[in-house]
Amino acid sequence: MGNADVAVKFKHNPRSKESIREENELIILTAAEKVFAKHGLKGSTTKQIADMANLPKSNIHYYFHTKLNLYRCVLESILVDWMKAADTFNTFDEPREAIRYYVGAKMDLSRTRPFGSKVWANEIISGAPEMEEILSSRLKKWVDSCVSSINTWVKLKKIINVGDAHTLLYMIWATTQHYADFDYQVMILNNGKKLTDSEFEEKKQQVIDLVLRSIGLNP
Amino acid sequence: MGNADVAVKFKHNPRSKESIREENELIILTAAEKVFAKHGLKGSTTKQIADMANLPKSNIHYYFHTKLNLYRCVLESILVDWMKAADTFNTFDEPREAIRYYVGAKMDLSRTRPFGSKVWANEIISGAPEMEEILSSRLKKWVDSCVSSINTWVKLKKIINVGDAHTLLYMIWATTQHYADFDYQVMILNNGKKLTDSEFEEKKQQVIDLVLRSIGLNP
DNA sequence: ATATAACCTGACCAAATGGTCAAATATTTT
DNA sequence: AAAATATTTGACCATTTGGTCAGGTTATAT
Repeated sequence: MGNADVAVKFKHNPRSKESIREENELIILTAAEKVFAKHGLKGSTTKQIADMANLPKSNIHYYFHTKLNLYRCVLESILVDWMKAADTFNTFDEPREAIRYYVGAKMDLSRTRPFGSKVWANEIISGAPEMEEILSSRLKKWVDSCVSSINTWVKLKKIINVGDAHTLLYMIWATTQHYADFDYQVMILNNGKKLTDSEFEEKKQQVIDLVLRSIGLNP
Repeated sequence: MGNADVAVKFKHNPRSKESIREENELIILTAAEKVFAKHGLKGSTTKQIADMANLPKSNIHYYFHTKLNLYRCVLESILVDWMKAADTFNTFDEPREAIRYYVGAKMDLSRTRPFGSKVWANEIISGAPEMEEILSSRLKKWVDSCVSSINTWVKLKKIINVGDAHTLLYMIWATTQHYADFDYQVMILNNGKKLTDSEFEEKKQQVIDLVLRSIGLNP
């Protein structure tokens, strides 16, 4: 154990500047995601975020300057996860497997990161003022490739002709995200109790089966 | 033409107090629904609502006293429409017809009253602070009866066993409301153009077909 | 016609909000 | 150890906010 380590352990328990920044940014982003999910961009206050993060308000501004910038950072960080799930769509050639994994991945994301989904939902509902270019570039491109996969499946008679492939995609998005965005309603209609992990796995399987049957595949 | 009519036409064009109140309340409710849809309860300001209604801010307070009260009135007025659509679910014994009409009605509502759907979505996303009792009483009751209809169909082998009937219901809600709540995203992915009426009718039919097939019915 | 009740609205206010800043503290570099 | 750099935070400020209110106008009842 070198001198540096001794210093770390006994002097003033100093953390490196780098790790301080990293850690605080993560704390703030996590807190902001929760607050923005609940109140949207305009409805959230920096004070709320600061309290959620257990930091003084000035600290939020020190790391992210403005509320809008913090909001954009939250959106960006969510998009990373979403795109990862999106990738699973093209890792399988057979529609049954592709759909099964994609729907499963989206359901898992609704379970593990519900606040992110809610922030996204809020943003789209309010007209996507901060995401216009992301939607019409990155998302549009991905959707186009997705639509062409589905159309190929239809042409090869692997699935039933669904008309516009977007309709199927929207059904998948809407249904899976419902478990994040409307989790409160889901809870109330589940006799006031949050879904347990095993209950959720059950619903996930049911959603997958519904989707598969909707395109003429026997699960 | 009697004296009264002459007065109406030439004197000071006096409207009755009653009709004034009725008309202004409607104007304000309509404006508020739009603003709340876009910014949520906390994010909306009475000034915005006043501007949207083309009335001075004090007028909003004169008719509805507080922002929260106005918000509750908007929610209530939305619920009336929603429950009307909900009724269609039990007007048919056969699942094919019941589902067809219910999904159709929900799609129509997403088209004709998208702002209402968004206000509802915002409210649930933010934890339904103003709707807790509505959800757990009125909505819960309706859902329960709906679930039992579906279970009966399953027992009678009229539809496939979907496991938990809630899952099917959520798929219907989520998919139909997607066209209201996420209309902006739908527009962007439709090459930046709003869906025309005939395009929308097409999507409606596709959604109905997807749902019917998902429960094992040939559309 | 006159009194009463309802409608209307500009001016105002206390509280909350996003953001700034200077001074204090902690770490890193020289 | 001293200088330089980064973090921390309470105090502060201009603006915005929900809401009030007095005084005016318009419709209705007597």
